This record gives sequence, structure tokens and C-alpha cells, in this order.
Amino acid sequence: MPQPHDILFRTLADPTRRAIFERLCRDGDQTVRALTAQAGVSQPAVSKHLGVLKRAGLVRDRHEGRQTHYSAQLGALAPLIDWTSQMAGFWESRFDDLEDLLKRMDQ
Amino acid sequence: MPQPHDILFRTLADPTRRAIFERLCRDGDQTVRALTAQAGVSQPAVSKHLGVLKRAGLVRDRHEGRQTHYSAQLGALAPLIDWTSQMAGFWESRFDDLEDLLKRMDQ
DNA sequence: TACACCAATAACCGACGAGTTATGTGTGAG
DNA sequence: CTCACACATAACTCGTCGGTTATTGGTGTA
Repeated sequence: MPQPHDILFRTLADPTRRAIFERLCRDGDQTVRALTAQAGVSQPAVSKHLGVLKRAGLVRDRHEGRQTHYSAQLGALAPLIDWTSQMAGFWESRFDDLEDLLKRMDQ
Repeated sequence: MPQPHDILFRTLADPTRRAIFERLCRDGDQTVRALTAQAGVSQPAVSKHLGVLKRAGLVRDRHEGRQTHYSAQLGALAPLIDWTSQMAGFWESRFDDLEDLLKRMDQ
């Protein structure tokens, strides 16, 4: 039962794969060929990365003739944001607890 | 030349390691022993994870007698937040570009 | 001083994953 | 129909990394 943010962290941990995703975010819709051209790895490697990104929900594919276009699904990053703010929230509440404690000690 | 967010993604990609960090965020300062007790792995494994987290700047250690306390450094998550909002920003600007284009086409 | 305890390091092992080359599948072009 | 192209899949290699046990270093305790 992998949590959503778990998949995101694992998917985005690889630099090559993350670079592909960043490219899709920056420049929008891209063919596999275009992505391969700047990825620095072979076409099958790129296809595999795209497969992983797709399974993580981070990209969508669109078939057009004999080429496949991929585009970033930015909404998929939500669990990452949630996780981060949750961590921040924990920190906040612990700080509040400390504050409360200090306040009570003061009285 | 690994970017700061690269180290974060790689560091937080491992579930066990991330669980340790989450624990430190939730419950604050913890000894290695306490962390080991709930980690589900051996003490050396936990120490190794803490070493990685420390090198990533995500935790700090504090020696107290013969035990070592670790605590989360929440500020270290900043590059992660930056990266995320940067991706969102790319998306926004592409959307704006499209909007501009449509506006110009409309005229 | 001797001993127990806590954490870190060493040395090793197995699995997973990112990369490769080779091949398969489908689609437009000639 | 045939061929070339775009992409996906297969099969394999190899490095990395998370795990283990064994050991060392350092600190409180009897």
C-alpha cells in the first residue's frame, strides 16, 4: 500500500527522469523523439522513463499518427505539496506545544 | 554538481528513511535507540539512514552522554518547495502564453 | 578498573533499477 | 505493397544502495 507521495518521491528521485518531467513542464507537449534528443540516453531508456512517469500520473500520452506526444500533469504533484506542508504542520504544532508549555510554566 | 533538490528527492525516496524523518518532524528530538525501536530495521541501518539525512541537511545530531539525539531541520525542505512552485510556475507561464496567443488570434 | 550500553563503522550480500542492444508493432510515405 | 520511421517491449548487464552481522569507540555505572 504505497502512499501517493511515496510513488512521487521514487519517480522523481532519478535525475534523468526528473529532467524529462521538467522539460515537459517548461516546454509543454513533446514527442518521444524530441525528448530523446536532449535526454542524453537512448530512446528505449526515455520510453521507460515515460512509462514510469505515466504510471505515477505525472504525464499523459497522446497518440498522433506514428508519434506519441507526452505532456505534464501538474496536478499530480499535489501529494508532494501535501506531504511537505504536513511536515511543516507537524513542526508548527510542536512549536505551539512548546509555546503553550512555556506559557504555562510562566504562570 | 547535484542541485539541492536532487539530493532531497534521492534522500526522501526511501520509505524507511523518510519514515524516520517524518517521525522526527512529528515527535521532535529522538535518540537513535528510540528511532530504531520503530523503524523495523537494525540499529546500524538506522544510523546509516541518519547519516544520509544529515548529509542532506534534513537532520541535526546532538550528543548527550552516550546517546545521540537527532532532530529535523525543516528549513532544509525549502529547495523541494522551490522546485515544486517552479514547475507550477512553468505551467502558469505556458498557460499565459497560450492566453496571449488566443487573445492575439481573437483580434 | 571492569563492565554494560549506545551509536557508528566495516565488510559483505542480494535486490532493484537504470542503462544498453536487439527486436517487435504500428503507421505514414513512396 | 514495401519500406522507413516512431515508439514500445524484451532480454540482459552492471552499479548502486539498503539490508545484514560483526566489530570498534566512547561514555556512564558498579
